[in-house]
Amino acid sequence: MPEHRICMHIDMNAFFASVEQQANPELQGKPIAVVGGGGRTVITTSSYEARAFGVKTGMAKWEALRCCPQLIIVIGDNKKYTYTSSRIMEMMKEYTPLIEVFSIDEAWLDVTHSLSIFGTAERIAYLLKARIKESFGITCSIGIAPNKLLAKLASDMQKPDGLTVIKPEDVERILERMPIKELCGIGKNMERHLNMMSIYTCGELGRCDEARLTRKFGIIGSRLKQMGQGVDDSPVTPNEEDDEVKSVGHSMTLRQDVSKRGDILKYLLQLSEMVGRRARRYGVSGRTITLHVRFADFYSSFGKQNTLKSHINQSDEIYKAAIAILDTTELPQPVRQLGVKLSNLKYQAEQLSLFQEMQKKSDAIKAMDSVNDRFGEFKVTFGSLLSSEDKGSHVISPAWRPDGIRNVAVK
DNA sequence: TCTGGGGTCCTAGGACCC
DNA sequence: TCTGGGGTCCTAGGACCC
Repeated sequence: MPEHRICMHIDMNAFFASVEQQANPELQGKPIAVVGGGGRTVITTSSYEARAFGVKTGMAKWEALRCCPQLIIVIGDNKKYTYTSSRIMEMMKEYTPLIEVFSIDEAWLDVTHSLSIFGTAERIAYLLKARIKESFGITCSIGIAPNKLLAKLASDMQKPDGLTVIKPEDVERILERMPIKELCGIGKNMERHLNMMSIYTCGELGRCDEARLTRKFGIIGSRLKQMGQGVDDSPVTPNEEDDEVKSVGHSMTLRQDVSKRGDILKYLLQLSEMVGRRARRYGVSGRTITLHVRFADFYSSFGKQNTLKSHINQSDEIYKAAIAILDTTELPQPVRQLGVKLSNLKYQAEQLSLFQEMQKKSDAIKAMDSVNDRFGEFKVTFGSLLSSEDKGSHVISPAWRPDGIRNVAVK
């Protein structure tokens, strides 16, 4: 039995793009980029061939095409990614039950107690890489380390198709010159603040006076110092156990900025339906509705929320609540993006409606939901319809978990 | 033809109650 | 007719992740 934990972090390389290349041999070896539908969209993932031209995640589509005119644009397909991800995660479960799915293409494994069966962590990593490559044609980068923080750092050190091991005795040397922003949890802003304190590397962060960090950052100051030292006691927590979603929301960037109330309401209705339907599928209802508006200048926006007396999850109630918030607001500019979110959630057992008409309404909604489940989103609505080009982007996000409650793929 | 969409957690300040 | 403190709930906004 080793005297420290052995954690593994697995990160699929260019996941969505790899899945697409695997599904369509004509795309193999070529620069491709996966995007959402809709007009104003950005690159979600690109193949390594495309990255060689400077194509990056988050770039506007036109910008990516400027970098790489022969770039092949593929509209993302959730179902493919969700399916592939689930099967890969199942494969990982053969090596340990301790798996924490972090996103659709990333997971941590605690293999401390698997070594008596499989030998070494490196061997598990090689087996998994080979099997994932063989079954799905996808490469991954794996990091092995004494904790989750370092395993994630390690998996980032060699891409694509890498395997990096950080042994306890190597931690100090590796962190000494490692830029702080490489640590998961230190983003752009934290980096900027730490840089202002003349802290650039993990080594410097780990040696920093804790009181100085606490004065500046409050409670997370001591956590930051630990991160700089590569200390992380957080366990690998399998997701199913306590994975209750806290909010359900959808947003969309409109194809064109809009000012007319009627236009805004159409989008709000659609968003409310998307939120309501997903909430009902999860069996949750919520008391707090948030309306999010981003204006034409991109930089100004607001989120306004309202908490109701009772929990709701029916689309028209969500819609009404969203309108009520909208009506408390002056819109100083045309609207670029709208979002509707339901939070303050309650998980409900299937309950009988108390009144006949409530029952009818609820049955009608179930019927619509089942038609939508079979034939795709937005075929059946009870309100004004948007033109088909206006359905917004087909939502795809690597942050979705394949099996978890965050999976919004159409079944 | 600029700049997506899905989440989580944290904090500060105000309302309200005892 | 001036002044407490603790607790809970709520809102707005920001940082972080993929």
